[in-house]
Amino acid sequence: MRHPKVTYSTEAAFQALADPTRRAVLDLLRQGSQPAGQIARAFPISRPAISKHLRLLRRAHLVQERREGRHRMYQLNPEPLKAVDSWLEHYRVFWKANLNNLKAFVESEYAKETGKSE
Amino acid sequence: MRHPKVTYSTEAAFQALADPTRRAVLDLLRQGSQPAGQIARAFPISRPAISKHLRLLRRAHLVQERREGRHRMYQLNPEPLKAVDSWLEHYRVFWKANLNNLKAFVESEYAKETGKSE
DNA sequence: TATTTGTGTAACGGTATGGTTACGCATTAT
DNA sequence: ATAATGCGTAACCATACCGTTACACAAATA
Repeated sequence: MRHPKVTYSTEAAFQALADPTRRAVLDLLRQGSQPAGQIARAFPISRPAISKHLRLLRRAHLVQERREGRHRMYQLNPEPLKAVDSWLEHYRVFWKANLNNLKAFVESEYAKETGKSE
Repeated sequence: MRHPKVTYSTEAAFQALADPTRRAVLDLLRQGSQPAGQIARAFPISRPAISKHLRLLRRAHLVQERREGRHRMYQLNPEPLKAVDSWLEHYRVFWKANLNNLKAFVESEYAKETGKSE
């Protein structure tokens, strides 16, 4: 198949996103691919520490690595985030519900103030 | 203020979502508030284990607890998920980009097959 | 009052995280 | 050939996580 449908583990994605440094790495890669060293230089922690974060991100398929000379270019792969997004989808309705509740509350308060029964 | 704008730690939310059991607890609470014991009975692990997951969820403000007789009712609070959602927002554009690339690819393949130059 | 029920916490153990320094190994530059 | 650069991995450490069993304690029930 030319366009195989790949499903990534939601588990690995959520787990990878748990660490703020890893999220920051992803945020960085939104601006474009970068070699590992350059990524590391953007953070106050050691290069091996970043290397390990990159390994986790690779494991979660959130980044793709390709060798380019003596560099390892890292590229963002947003695909697994879709799973996260669709998990969240179920909750969006609640935000709307809360907004509706707030609206109802405000309106009932208003009704009180103006003395209207309903 | 009657409706203070509360900002929760994105950090705690992402961290809480890292565990599949905790996500499942949230999924369960979408159906309505439940006492701790009933939540625990829905899982194959011990009650204290669930109790600790609930503590983490509380810490992340993803659930609210209120005492009701000898029960502790847990209610979903989707609020902190907004932060997760807005982090994700930055990545949605990439999915669309990928879809566009796919579309462009398919169209160019089609063009080849039909011999059309564009 | 004595007991059962519902729930959190303490203490403990195994494993994963997240960081560090030391090292190994390609690849490029001298 | 030798040195420098870029990067992953190994070994190690401290701390957090996730589970367990034992316990404490308030609220409902007998």
